[in-house]
Formats: sequence, structure tokens, C-alpha cells
Amino acid sequence: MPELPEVESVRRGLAEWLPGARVDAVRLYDPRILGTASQRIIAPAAAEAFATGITGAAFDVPARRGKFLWVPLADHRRALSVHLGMSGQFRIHEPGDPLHRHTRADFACFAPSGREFSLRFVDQRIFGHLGIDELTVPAQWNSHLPVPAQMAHIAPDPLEASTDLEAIARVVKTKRSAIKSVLLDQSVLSGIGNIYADEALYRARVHPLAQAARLRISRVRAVLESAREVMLEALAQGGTSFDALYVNVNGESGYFDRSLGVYGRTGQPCLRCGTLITRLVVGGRGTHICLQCQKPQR
DNA sequence: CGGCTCCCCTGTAAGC
DNA sequence: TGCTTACAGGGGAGCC
Repeated sequence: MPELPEVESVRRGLAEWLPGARVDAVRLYDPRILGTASQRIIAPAAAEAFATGITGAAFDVPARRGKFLWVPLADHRRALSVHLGMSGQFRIHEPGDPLHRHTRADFACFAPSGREFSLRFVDQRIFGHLGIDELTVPAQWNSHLPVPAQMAHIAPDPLEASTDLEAIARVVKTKRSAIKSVLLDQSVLSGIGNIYADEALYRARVHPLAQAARLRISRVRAVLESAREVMLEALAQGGTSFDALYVNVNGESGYFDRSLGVYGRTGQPCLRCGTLITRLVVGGRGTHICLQCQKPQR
């Protein structure tokens, strides 16, 4: 499932193709991709508005905050907003290529070079989302990044230059929930999903159920820095999965399994101490820890 | 505020 | 063997 490093890989791939490209036609194969879990029924007018809003526009350089992605339109007032959800992928195709089974939308594009290509959004589970949205600068973050209005509540992520992890650590310290739940709270710090939350806690040797407010600030700092580190490493390994006709974003064939310390390693020995990795549930999410390395009191 | 639960969806896997 | 059920996960809504 795409978290920050995977979404950034996708963004970089799109950046090779989209800037300056004009959208000649939009085809929505499944309008549910415009909806959300609570708004699944899409009025035909809404689907129409999406298509007409994009058609004729030119794309600018794709941007990202956390797991959220958007492609500003050339007027710099609106953007194609994207969340990959669990299984969302972008693929670049020749216009006539056969459609992948789970293609939900297809943008016929005309590049400045004169080349035509097809930008396709593929999403098996339809947890992903596409939209068209106004760009705004959220007031609550110390950042000047214009983001789609729907994403205004999303906090900056650890890879943004203006993100101050020390300040984030102080915010985390005010939370009474389990540290893992705080890591997954995209309004505190964005980009961390279930996998990297487990990895960051394992690296920093912190128990996922530890109450954030009761952790020493140095431990919180260590967790946040570990999260940043592990995501940077993943990005370095996964950043090259894009070629002329194919975007690999689903993680199934990437670095995932190779470099993970605890995630998905239930029953296997801890790489540091050999203790068997345990699985528990935190905030409804499957959670993987080494009971020896991540003692509750630490 | 925080901690639940449910929902969206579908491929996979376990259980009967 | 073939069916049914459980489960996974990100994010948002609603409730206590």
C-alpha cells in the first residue's frame, strides 16, 4: 500500500510526463473513483463537471504532501487531486493500449513535444480518490505550500524542508493516545502509514501502545527521526520503478519485503536479538513488534 | 479530545 | 472440491 515513499516515487514518475501536457479528453470508467467512503454515489453532473474541468487544461509539475498527490493545472488555481488509497496506480500508456482490468479513469494527453500519451488511473479496490479542487495555502501550518482545499487539514510531512520535527515532537507530547495512533494521525505529521509506523517504532525501540504524552521527548524525537530515516531509505530504493510505459507503485515487487525489520514478519526472528516478532492490534491496525526490543516502559 | 465502530472494495486465504 | 466467511488496509463519519 502506498505510503509517502511510494507516493513520492509516483510523483517523480509523473513529473517526467505531465508538465506542459494538455488534456484532450477525460474518460471515467468508474465514477466511484470521484467519491469517498461516505459519498459513493456520484451524480452524473459531478462526473461531468470533473471531466469538463480537466479537459483542455494543461498540467503543471506534480506536487505531494504526505500520501496526498496533486497536479496543478496551468492556471495555478486548481489541481487534479489524488489519493492512491490502498491500491491506486498511475500508468502511462500509448493511446491505443488495451485497458488494464481496473482502469477507473483515462486522461488523453498531448505533450509539448507533440507526443500523445494516455495517463491512466488504475485502482483495484477503489479506496483511491480523484478530484478537481481549488488550491489554497492552509493557515495552520508554517508552510507556504498551496494545496488542494480538500487537503488543507493534512499536516506537512517529514520530507518537507520547512518541517520542524522538534516542533512536531512537542505536539506529539500533548497527545494522550498510543504513540502509534499519533504517528498515523495525518493532521499531526503526514505520510506515515501502517508499515512505516511499525518500522519507525521498532528502530527507535518504542512500544506502539506507549502513551505519547508519557514518553520522554527524546524518545518521541527518536521515533520521528526514525520515521524520516526509514522513509528516505525506502524512497532511495523504490525511486526507480518508472519507465516509458509503466508505473510500478503497488509495492508488491519493490524493496518492501527486503528492507523491513518488523512489518509482516510475525513469527520470524528479530534482526537485532532473535526474539520472535509478535503481532498485536493498535487502533484497529495490525501491528508488529519485538517484545524484547520494544519494552512497554521505554 | 479520544477511542471505538462502521463503511467503502475486492483478492486472497482460511474454515466448514 | 466448493462454498462461505474473515481479513487486510487509509481515511472519514458518527457515536459515546
